[in-house]
Amino acid sequence: MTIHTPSSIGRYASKFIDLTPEELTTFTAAFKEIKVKKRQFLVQPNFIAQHRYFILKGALRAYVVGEEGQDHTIQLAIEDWWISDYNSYMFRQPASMFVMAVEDSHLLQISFEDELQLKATSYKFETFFRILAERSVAFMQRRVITSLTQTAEQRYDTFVEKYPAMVNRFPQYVIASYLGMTTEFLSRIRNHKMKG
Amino acid sequence: MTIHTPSSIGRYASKFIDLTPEELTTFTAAFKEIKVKKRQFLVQPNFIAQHRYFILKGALRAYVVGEEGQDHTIQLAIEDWWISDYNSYMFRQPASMFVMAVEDSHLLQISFEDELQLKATSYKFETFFRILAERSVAFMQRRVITSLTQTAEQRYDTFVEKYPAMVNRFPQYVIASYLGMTTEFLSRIRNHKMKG
DNA sequence: AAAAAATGTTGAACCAGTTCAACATTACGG
DNA sequence: CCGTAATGTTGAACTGGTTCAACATTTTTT
Repeated sequence: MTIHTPSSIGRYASKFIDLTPEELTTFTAAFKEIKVKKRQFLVQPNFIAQHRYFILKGALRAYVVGEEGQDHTIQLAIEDWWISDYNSYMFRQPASMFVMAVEDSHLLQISFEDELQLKATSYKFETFFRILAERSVAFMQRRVITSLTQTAEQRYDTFVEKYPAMVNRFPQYVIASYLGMTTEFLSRIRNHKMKG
Repeated sequence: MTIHTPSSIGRYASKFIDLTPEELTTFTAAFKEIKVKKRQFLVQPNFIAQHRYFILKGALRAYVVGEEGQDHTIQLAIEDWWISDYNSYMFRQPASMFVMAVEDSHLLQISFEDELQLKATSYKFETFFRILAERSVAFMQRRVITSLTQTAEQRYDTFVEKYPAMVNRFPQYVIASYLGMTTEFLSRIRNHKMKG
């Protein structure tokens, strides 16, 4: 028995909008539960991202591969976060990212069409997705600010402070590529700290 | 007579949502026309940003001031763009940015309360602001990607290519701080190009 | 039209972070 | 529990971009 499927996303949505029991049912019905194995891909470059994903359990990353073949992590996600290539998903463009499971994960997915449907069904659902987008804007703005204003070590410290739950869920090289530095340099930052 | 006040923002909104003449009137009525002089501030750190601004004519920038007193430009805006400290405006938090006019400018402002009102009035307005936020997400995601994957020179080239209209509207040091490099280095990039 | 303020340029020293290569450790499937 | 793949560490040379300082040019103000 899956205890949390309806309640988890329902509880999440209820943080932002007030739903009647019927609305709650309609809302949760739009999502499909899926399980993915570690290293499985959900989105790949040049294909259109068909879904956005809500993480019930697990960890995922979105990344682009640069000219010289190095990964650049654009987004990290664990429980209660959303992930996709949003430019691809929202504007029906070919994706530029991979979205990959970093752990075996348990997700809820919603398709672009079902999301449209939901938004057409009720005002409140439209509001919900507006709020999601606004929160993303605020989040990314913070990321732009830290990337412009902080050194590599400060960015790492900020990351540990703001997202302590993520630090132990992702390999070092993923965190390094998220923070815009090399694995080697992050290794040095960390070992440097242990001495003092 | 101000020819473009209602039509400009109305034309803009009509790109995304279909409005009846009455809705159009309600929508445009929520905005107030203002003029600002070069170097005038619209948002300042520690105060809550009360408005978001649509640029009818002019150029503005949003920036944070780092520990050592250097500017870091977070956003640039010319005609048909929006600007504010969105984290402050949307979530009623103290701003971390300055928003300043770079030219004498002609703007439409909407207050947080009037925007709420508008969103409560009609579904379509809710949709409009959702789309605005989604476009911001896609825009900022592109910025994060270029900042992680490109060198200083490539970032400048990309900027010139994507936003040619902005290049001549902002002083060099503003563009440099937007692209995450020093004025001196951007000067060298530009002069290097003129020979090479 | 002169003075002042803002913006842009150049050289030379410097440094935060990268690169490359070799090795160490941990995790994991069979 | 062994072997292999994935992840992490360390040193040493290197480089893309910064810093600082002095000067040049453009724009704005009076």
